[in-house]
Amino acid sequence: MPGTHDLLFRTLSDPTRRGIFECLCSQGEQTVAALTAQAGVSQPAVSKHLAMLKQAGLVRDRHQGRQTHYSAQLAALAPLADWTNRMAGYWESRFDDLEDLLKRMDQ
Amino acid sequence: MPGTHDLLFRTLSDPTRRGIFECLCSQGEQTVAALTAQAGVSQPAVSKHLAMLKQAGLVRDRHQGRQTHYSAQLAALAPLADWTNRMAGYWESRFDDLEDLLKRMDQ
DNA sequence: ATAATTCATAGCCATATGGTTATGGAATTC
DNA sequence: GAATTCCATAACCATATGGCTATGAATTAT
Repeated sequence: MPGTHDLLFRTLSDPTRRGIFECLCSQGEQTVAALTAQAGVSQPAVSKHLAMLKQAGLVRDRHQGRQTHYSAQLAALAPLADWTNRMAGYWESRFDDLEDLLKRMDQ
Repeated sequence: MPGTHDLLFRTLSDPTRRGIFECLCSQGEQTVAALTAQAGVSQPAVSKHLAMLKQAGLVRDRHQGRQTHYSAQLAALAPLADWTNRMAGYWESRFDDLEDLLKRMDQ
């Protein structure tokens, strides 16, 4: 699915949103209030970012009483790593082609 | 620099722009006309995307006569890989902490 | 019961974004 | 040198985006 990459890159492109995700990665599960305290924007803004992160599969939510706990879903980053590797792979393969070409020319 | 990540994610978040970059990665150096043929948008749009990719360090341009050749700068993806690894690192370190905690509890 | 807390949604607004057409400058070609 | 090609920039437009305040639903505390 190419749409997966779109959603991932798009979701991580906003600094505030990425900050929230980093916060969840580095400090583990957090409530909305705790995240809001560090985000530097209003609570509704944080909730919207969390909704987007959730839609991208980057976070999971767990409801407990009147508070919602969010946690990072690291596995969702896999397509990003795959994409990077694919770009690097293209590079190498073109390099191999060049090498191959040079070999042929050498004969 | 945290701004580096911002620029990178932001630049790669647009599908058309990412498509152009992928094109350069997979097929090597290309002229603006060649890229425009595959991009599905107008030539000025392609030029604008290329300017942004260049500003993010993701591409290099080489002027030859009246045409400009662009090529991917794979090294610019390094911060992206670093960021991903850092997120994974947080995960592992929290896991280690948990492991450590369990060990202590076990005693 | 009533009040207070926690979060999500709704509605609004300013700005950013990506696209288009029009234009112009520089380099080839005729 | 006139015409053409290649690309970048300018000007403009519709929409998307991220922020805010206001509000409401659900839960907990008084």
